Amino acid sequence: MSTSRRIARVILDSRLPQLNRLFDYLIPPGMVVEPGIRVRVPLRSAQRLAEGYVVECTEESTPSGSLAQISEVVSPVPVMPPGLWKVASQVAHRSAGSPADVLRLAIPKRYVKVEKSWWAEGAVLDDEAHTAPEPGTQPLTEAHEMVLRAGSRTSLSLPYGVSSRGEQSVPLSWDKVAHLAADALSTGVSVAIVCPDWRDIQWVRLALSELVDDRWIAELSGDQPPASRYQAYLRCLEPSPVIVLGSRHAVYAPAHNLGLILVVDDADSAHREPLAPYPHTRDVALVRNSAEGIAVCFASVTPSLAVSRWIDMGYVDDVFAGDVARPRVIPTSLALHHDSLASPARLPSTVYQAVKKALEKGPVLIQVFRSGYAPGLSCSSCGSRASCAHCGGPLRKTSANASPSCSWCGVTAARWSCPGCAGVELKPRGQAIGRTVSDLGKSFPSVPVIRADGDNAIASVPRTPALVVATRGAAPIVSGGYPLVLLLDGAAMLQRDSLGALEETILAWESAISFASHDGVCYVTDLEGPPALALGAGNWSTMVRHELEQRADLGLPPALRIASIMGSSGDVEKVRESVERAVTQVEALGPVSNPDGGVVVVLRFPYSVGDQVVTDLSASRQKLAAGGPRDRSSRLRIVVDDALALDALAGE
DNA sequence: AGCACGCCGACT
DNA sequence: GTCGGCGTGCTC
Repeated sequence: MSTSRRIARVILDSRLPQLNRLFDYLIPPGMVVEPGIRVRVPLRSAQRLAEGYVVECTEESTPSGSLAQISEVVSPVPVMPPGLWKVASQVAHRSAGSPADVLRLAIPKRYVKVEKSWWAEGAVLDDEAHTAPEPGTQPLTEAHEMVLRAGSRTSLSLPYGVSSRGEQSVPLSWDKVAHLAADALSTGVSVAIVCPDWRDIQWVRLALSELVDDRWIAELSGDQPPASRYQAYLRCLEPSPVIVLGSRHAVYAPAHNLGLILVVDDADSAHREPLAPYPHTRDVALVRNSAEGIAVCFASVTPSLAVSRWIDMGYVDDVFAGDVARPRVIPTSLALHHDSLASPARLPSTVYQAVKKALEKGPVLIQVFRSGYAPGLSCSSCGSRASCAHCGGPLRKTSANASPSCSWCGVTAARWSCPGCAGVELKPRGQAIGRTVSDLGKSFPSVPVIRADGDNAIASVPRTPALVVATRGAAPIVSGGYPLVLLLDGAAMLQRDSLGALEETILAWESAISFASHDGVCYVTDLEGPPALALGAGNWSTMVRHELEQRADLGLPPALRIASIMGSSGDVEKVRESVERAVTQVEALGPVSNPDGGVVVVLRFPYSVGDQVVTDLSASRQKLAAGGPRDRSSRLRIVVDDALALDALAGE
């Protein structure tokens, strides 16, 4: 009898910060345990069982102390391979959160039926004779070679325009993404394509289906049925290359020989994970870049603020990918100064005529921003801003005939009267999108109006005359692209009081422009100055640099790092005190009270002390959690490096 | 989270 | 004298 015993180090699948460390368990003789598998283990005197993943197995030759035994192997599939553990712990550390929380984002819910049939089909993980796709016959382009270089970080510009394949049309940018992925696959590596939302995924899928057989594709998106999601995850674990196509969770995919992570439109807010510990796709990709040497490529029509900064710093290489033919973009204020606004739709008559002419060729896209961004109401006699009598929030009208209501608390102000002049009439402030659109509809009575927004999603429209009114990010495509795109009310979006305003607006505009045909034209109303020039020229680098310099001057991210702490004021204060005591170069902003009853404090600190700050944040959160049970509403939330967290402080 | 251990008030 | 309150503290 040998005295040595086999030990498994296990990370528990628990939301409790106190339990987020490794626990040692004995592996009972005869039990087959390997790193990555899910096990059930006793916790606290065998009274209850917890589940977790085996991080590593060790042999202990000199037994010391008594250890509990693993109760059961939940599944023999190593769903958390060592690489994923490394990534999860680094991402957790960076975001002052728990590895178990990150693993919950990365590993889909187990689906027993799917797993059993997959296992039975002989998807043996150590199969030596694994297959690989046909190697490509064409040499890689220089750009693709740069993007695929091991360990590289690149930025790739995607083209404008839409292919002309009828129902099968896709934006050319997704065509390009698909080609890059197929090229990578042909060199024998796996690729993860991480898209902001399902529309992008569908388009890439469509473009990919013409290049690559289905068995090389695994779709891993958030709103997919759990069975197929788990199926796709299991496909990633097979020892053959695969193109993983999905939403932000796909960035963790433990694919075989992963050679490239392609982050599409990293400026899109959908890349910010809404669940703890709130990591951003961009940051996860870079963790994998440094931990696993995987090439990362940020692909979008225009680089984001973060990527622009990295290019300037030399941290990311800007890859020149050839032609960037952009449709003509005309800010009406620059080109049409002396135009009359007397056209039936309150548009410059040149634009009105252009719409009329374009409608002969096909549909016209009109992009509007969300109704919440629409200008509010003001008193028609004295012009002062109309605000809610209950909470002081701005009043707005959801439709032309609706009573005004508060956009913060939702209370309807049926009998509003102005506190200043006692007037009772309200008028819209600035340009009213709804009115412009309905006027446009009236001006072209024979043309159907198609509405596309979040609730009413439309993927594509036929190439027939129509006014397609879409909120940002919801525009349908049309084969060959729109002959005309109208971008309304840009200034309102750009001048929003948010650190995301510039980036989100650029993304919304450039995406809409990329839906136009190459010989099409885009008009932008209500926009002047540098943004109008930049939009007209299709060159945002001056504005983006200026924004970055301004933020550096003001000490705002990304020049500095931030962490926001939300929760009950007592808890938040304790955490703030602890961090301020531990790290001197931390400045606390706030506290500001939250709509949900708690408070927010934002810590601001230089990159050089980032590691100390997140270490202390984790430590003080653990100390707090050990203090006893707390109700779910006042649970502490720590979000690291989300610039939008500063919006909560604005106006205070 | 659970569930222990632990040190002060009213009951057979 | 004991039963039990739930205030800290730990979980391999």
